[in-house]
Amino acid sequence: MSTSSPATIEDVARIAQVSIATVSRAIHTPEKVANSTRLKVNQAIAITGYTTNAMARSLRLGRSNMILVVAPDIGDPNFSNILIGLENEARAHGYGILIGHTQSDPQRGLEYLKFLNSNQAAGLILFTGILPFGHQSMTARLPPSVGVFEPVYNGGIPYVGVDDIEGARKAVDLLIAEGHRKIAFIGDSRTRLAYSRRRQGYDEGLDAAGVPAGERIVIEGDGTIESGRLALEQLFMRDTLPSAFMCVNDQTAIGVMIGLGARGYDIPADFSVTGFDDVPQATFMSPSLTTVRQPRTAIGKTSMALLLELLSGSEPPDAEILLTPDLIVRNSVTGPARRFLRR
Amino acid sequence: MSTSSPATIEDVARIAQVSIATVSRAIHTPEKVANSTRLKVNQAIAITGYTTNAMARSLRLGRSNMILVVAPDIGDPNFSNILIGLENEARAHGYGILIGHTQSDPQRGLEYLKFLNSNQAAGLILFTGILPFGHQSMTARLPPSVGVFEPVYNGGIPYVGVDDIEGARKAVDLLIAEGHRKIAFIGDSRTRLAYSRRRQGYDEGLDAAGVPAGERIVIEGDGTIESGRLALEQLFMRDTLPSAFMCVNDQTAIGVMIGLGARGYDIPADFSVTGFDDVPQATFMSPSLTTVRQPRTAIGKTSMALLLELLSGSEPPDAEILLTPDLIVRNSVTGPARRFLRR
DNA sequence: ACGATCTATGTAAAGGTTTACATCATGGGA
DNA sequence: TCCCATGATGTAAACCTTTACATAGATCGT
Repeated sequence: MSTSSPATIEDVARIAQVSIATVSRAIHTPEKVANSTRLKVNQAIAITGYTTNAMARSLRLGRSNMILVVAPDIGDPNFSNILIGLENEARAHGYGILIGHTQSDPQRGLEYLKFLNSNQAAGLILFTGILPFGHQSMTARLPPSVGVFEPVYNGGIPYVGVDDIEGARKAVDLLIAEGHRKIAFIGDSRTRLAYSRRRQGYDEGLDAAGVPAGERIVIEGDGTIESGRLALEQLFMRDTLPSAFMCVNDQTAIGVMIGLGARGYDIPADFSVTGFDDVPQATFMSPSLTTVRQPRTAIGKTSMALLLELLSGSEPPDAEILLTPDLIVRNSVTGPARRFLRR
Repeated sequence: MSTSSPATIEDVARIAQVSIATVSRAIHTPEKVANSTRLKVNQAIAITGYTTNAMARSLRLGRSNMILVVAPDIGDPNFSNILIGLENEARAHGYGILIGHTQSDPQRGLEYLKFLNSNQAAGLILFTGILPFGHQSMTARLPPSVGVFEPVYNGGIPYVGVDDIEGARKAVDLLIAEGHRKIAFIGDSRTRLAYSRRRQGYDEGLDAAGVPAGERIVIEGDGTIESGRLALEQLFMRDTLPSAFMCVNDQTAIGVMIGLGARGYDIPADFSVTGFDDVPQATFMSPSLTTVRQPRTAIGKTSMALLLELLSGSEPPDAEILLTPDLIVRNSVTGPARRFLRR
């Protein structure tokens, strides 16, 4: 009980008067053990306070009960909420999660690769779109892995993300429903998957509303606040103003709102704005931002569930699993200002 | 090289034509190995791509290279920034970090205790002020541990926090310097250590400025936004208004600002407000909040450094290590409104 | 009543590492 | 020249578990 070192399976076996093999079986495959024996073993376990030594178990089994989660930046609030989902799901299945962040430093990526090679993790969850292991990525022997948010550019790794098309569609549908016809899409880089998908949602929504392609306004940027402000300036220069701005993400939307504020316009009286992501500050801005929420906890839970499935031997069901995001209606959207109404 | 299973120490030994003992020594105690041999071993390691199997090593050594970090809520942005400091420091010393959150559920706490007992973690970092292990906490055999933010109420566990007195002093000194004399302290629970210390900083500052104790206003609450609003209402009812509100944390400050805004006052023209913590939204409010910043990354780094020291056998140098916080001056403070100036 | 089948349990090997102890060669001091 | 100290290396045990295989007793069908 109060020996200095923790009880081993042998202590249990001695007290229960059985062999260590039987103890192990009583724990992991109870149906293979006689009822009476199982009882004795359980009592002995209670007496000794025995817990299986995870190191020894992992060594014997050749795999650990840890999942490595690698993100570019663990300080990101997006990340921490997903972490909750990941952790809950992992814990529920007897796995622990180990976290790492690369800060985009390939050297650090390599350390994690060594980590994986030393069998310390049974699976891998990757937040970066690219394998953060430098030039070794190609030859790397990876454990079962899943990506989060973005597909991993190495092939064969399934990922869990959000249905960008559907999310964007919800935003544009709201704007249409409020009466907007002239809606600008402020994007980031055309090469990003999220861009093309959200843009697709935008186009589909306008198609459905019968807004001809010629009346659509699309601007590219880089997804930052500054880029949103710049896009706005461009539009003012061109003198082709929309009545609403649908932004590829919240950062861009914030930039647009700052720009409009600086020019003395009121949101939503003069212009409506929507974002995508639902970053924490979306609530605290004035006006608060109508945006599409990433179901972060659910993404975490789903990713981990998928990984655990992979670990238990099943084939990846699909290259991608997309969760449906909700539109969070706040105060940055109303009907179009009078000057935009059809004459 | 491209065998299906990772190389073991034996593979290296065979190629280097030495015994596995020598390989182990070449890695961990190179000075005990002849130069020529070490060279051969290193080459063999390079050829095989060998990495020590951490499971086997931990099993043999009786301790792992993982640190368990337990927080009540890993979604908390406060937490994620500290995590960066923790992770960097740990990684630099060959440790990985494992994270867990209790959600204040004692059952979950117990799981982590089992985890610790199964030798899966060499050390423990605790964010909660209390040991989250239910009634077993008393008898629990814990590995070397350190607390973060708050002392752990079990004794013997050192902690790393912030110098609350000093931080509060900086805030009150700014208000004094701006000309305020009538400064209210809006606190949370008197039982909290942070409360009493920040309050102490407040008192010391006013002492130094020669403001008599009779002219000080102190209100208690529970540290939430709502509590800040309520405190304000109380003051309006009493009709003993200060010219500035020094709040025990940012949440309270936000509540006060909301209340003042609702009553039509302008900050900082009519009243000045300060907070403590520097939560992310402090930047985005209008006006942005002048507050005392918790040096989060540094707290993480320091805690981990302390834990690693403990792990290497040294005695805890001190029961507490306090970091000095900085005052972040933003727009919620100016000189007192004219009606408060000395007549 | 006897062999075959089944069930419960034990024995021992294996997993990869570290390290106390043993061995052996080398070199220096007497 | 011999002995001993020193330094380099090897041998084997230990860490704790899981599980294939062996064993033994019980049950069943004929």
